[in-house]
Amino acid sequence: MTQSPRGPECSGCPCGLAALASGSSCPFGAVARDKGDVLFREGDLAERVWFVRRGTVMLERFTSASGGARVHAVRRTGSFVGLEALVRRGYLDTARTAEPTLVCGASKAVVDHWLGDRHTPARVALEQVLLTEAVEQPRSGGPDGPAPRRVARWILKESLEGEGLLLPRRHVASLLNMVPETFSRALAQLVERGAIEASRTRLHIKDIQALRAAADPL
Amino acid sequence: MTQSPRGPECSGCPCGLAALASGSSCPFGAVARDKGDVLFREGDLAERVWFVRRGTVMLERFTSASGGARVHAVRRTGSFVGLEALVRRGYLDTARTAEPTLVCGASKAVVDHWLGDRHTPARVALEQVLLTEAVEQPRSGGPDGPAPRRVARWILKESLEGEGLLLPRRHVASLLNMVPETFSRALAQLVERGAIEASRTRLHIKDIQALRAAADPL
DNA sequence: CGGCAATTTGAACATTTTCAATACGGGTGG
DNA sequence: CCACCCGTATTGAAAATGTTCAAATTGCCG
Repeated sequence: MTQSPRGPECSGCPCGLAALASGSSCPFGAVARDKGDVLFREGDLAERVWFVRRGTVMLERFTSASGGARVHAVRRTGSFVGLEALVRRGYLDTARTAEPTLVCGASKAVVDHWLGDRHTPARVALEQVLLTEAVEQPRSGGPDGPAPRRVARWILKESLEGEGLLLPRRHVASLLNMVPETFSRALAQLVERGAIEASRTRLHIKDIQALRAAADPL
Repeated sequence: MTQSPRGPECSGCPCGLAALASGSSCPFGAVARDKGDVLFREGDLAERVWFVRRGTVMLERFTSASGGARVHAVRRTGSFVGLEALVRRGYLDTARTAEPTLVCGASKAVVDHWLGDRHTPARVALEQVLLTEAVEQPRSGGPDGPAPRRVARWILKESLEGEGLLLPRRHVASLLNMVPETFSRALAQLVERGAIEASRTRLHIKDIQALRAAADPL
């Protein structure tokens, strides 16, 4: 936890440069982390934003299936980590260093202030992008459970937000990383279980209990 | 291509609000698009940024495998589309409306000006996030080709950027959506083909030609 | 009402996961 | 410096899952 002075070291960092250009000082304090250290955990109250000064950080997320956490992204030198703190209450991922890494951290409040007026176009755009990212599930593929489960999860998720609108099935299948045939079969299976009703063009949740059961591995 | 006046309609839009708050006017002009219309195509010169005012836009990307384009994300009301224009020369995806959609567009130059000073912290953060997003490959799963191919692509990609550093294999496997066993077998197969050399802890490209061949479906 | 394209279904085939057992490799303590 | 240990990576064989290809069905739209 070594707080480093914001000197010339920051002149190679976009944050430091921005701070310089805007006349403010960089709000981030540098900290050295060992391999395997955890910056924050998925679900924790998002209170701090990090910037990878030099090194590598892995982003892990629990998948309802297969119990364990899966790393779904890595962030290298020059990336922010935990920016979701700006738009969410909790962290989306667990961040763990993959090697000895120098990270700069700052509290949410400080970063908030550093970013300036909340209605600035740049800031609006930033938060918009972060929100979009937050909604996206991490890429889910094979090991995230069999097709019917992924489909069940997708229906659940859709019914919450956007709802109503249904893309052509072919595209939905694509989103879920499967061929249309597999998607079709998965739907058929969910219908069989009584979880949903499905015509060729419409989709309706019949028994949300059953649907949840199909979505969760338990 | 109906240019709508920036009146009360924009009062529900974060862009409009930002413009209002910052005393500027919103640089975006509203356009109605029919279902299936294409906003821009993957690889096209990224000259325009869009905002989804109301509706749905699908983002498709070609996968070297399986020939066709796969939709890998959808953007709904209130999302930017094509923001990569700010940090790249070409579009990353093809954007196609999934229903009749009202989008607001503006040229890169205009947006650039709208976002203000390029060294503003908020803007630095924004571009940083966009860059990170640009590097990430869309989620790749089953239909993107067999495991050895995905592994070959990953090695190719890694050798370009970060290089050197190798996460524990278990994590790499996770990134590629496969169990460690499959990853291991895929590596073994690439070794067999003479594309790479691999000890349990190191990895070395032996024949980049062969590796490329393994990565591409051709 | 007819034609077209998307979806569904079926059966064979390919790939991946699983589970279990083995082989490494690095780190530790002598 | 070497032997021992432990966790990670590899390998094998069987089972589950997904893909492919082809054909039949359905719904939409003109």
